[in-house]
Amino acid sequence: MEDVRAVTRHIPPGRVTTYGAIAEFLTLGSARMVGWALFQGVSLTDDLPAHRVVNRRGELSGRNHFSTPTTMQERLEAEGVVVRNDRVEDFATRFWSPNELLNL
DNA sequence: ACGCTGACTGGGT
DNA sequence: CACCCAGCCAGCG
Repeated sequence: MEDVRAVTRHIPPGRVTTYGAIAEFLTLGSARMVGWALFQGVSLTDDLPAHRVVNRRGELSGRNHFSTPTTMQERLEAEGVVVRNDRVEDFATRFWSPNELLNL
């Protein structure tokens, strides 16, 4: 679960990744665990950029777990990410894979 | 122990 | 792109 937080903190501003990508990168059993870990992490710290983690379709499925249901979208747009109808526009190009970490 | 639920996903339609 | 379905696994009543 610390791993999930670590990876999440490495997501570049203006980019997003998916639960599944993180789950696969950390070889967790399922993507649900990532959401669970983030929920725990956010409750504890709050300095976690969890708003950069969305589901496979680029939807802000976790917005209801933030202080307000609009926090996630606002943080994303503050970084230049266009969100329309609870979905990240241009998701394919905005997507960032944790594997990029191995490439640096 | 059991069944439900959920920040999920891949595959098929 | 949207919907449905079957796996997925930890937490909770």
